[in-house]
Amino acid sequence: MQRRFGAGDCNTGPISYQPELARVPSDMIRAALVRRLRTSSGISDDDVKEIEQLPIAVRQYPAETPVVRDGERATDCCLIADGFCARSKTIPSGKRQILSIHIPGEIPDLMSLFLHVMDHDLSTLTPCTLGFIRHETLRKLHQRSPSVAELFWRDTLIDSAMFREWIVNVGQRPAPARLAHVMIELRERLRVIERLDGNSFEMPLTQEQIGEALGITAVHANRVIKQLRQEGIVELHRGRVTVLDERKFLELADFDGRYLHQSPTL
DNA sequence: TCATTAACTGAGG
DNA sequence: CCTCAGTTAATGA
Repeated sequence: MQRRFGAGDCNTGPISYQPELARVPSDMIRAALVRRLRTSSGISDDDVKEIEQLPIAVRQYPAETPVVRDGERATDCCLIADGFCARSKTIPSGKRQILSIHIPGEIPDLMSLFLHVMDHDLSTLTPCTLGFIRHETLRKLHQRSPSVAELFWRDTLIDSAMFREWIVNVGQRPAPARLAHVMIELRERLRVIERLDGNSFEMPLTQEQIGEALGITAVHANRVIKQLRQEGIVELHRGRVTVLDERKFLELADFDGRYLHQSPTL
């Protein structure tokens, strides 16, 4: 079993990766965040201005690199500009459970603003461009703008709704349905940030990572992917999902997107 | 390194 | 007896 970073490794593990500063303009990075908030909550022009003025430090990370680790005290929240991240926990045997997958425009560790010591790992799945916003900055923004605070509050509640669905998925669905469900959830979230391409979308995870998300081995993940392809439901090739039969796909996944709360409640 | 597949094994319905 | 899934190992991209 390959050892990964984890809570026990804070002082004994390899030296953390030192991220490079990126030259990517941080304006672009805010766009996906604003689009997401607009979709889930609606957002006023004033709030958009607040977000556009947030100071953000942008850095590049390679794939499979820790951003904040279990047990660490976070001082910043991390906004994904590009690439995919995951939150996970690793047990002493070295096995890792992926708890959620995160896409550009999301702030996976927003809760660290109030829960200071991390109770899980946040790491990159693919090479990522990440923007860091100081806790202090966000706290001041919360005080200045209750409506932005409300947006983030709601975002965090949707996050926990996604965890509930994830538990049902891993705990109760057969493996092919688990994979289909994760795929459709990902698709619906990518839709919001305008990253769908016809009947295909990105899912740039290795089969090892897919296994860790679904609670199965990489070999079994491969079998399940093959099965869905042979049944003419979906194809997963080079990090891209192509839907072959939408009706079968939805039926298999047992997907009901209500938990994503993508229409603003007024 | 990652993906693919076969062969074998055992649990459980 | 059948399906699902873990293990091991070989091989290909």
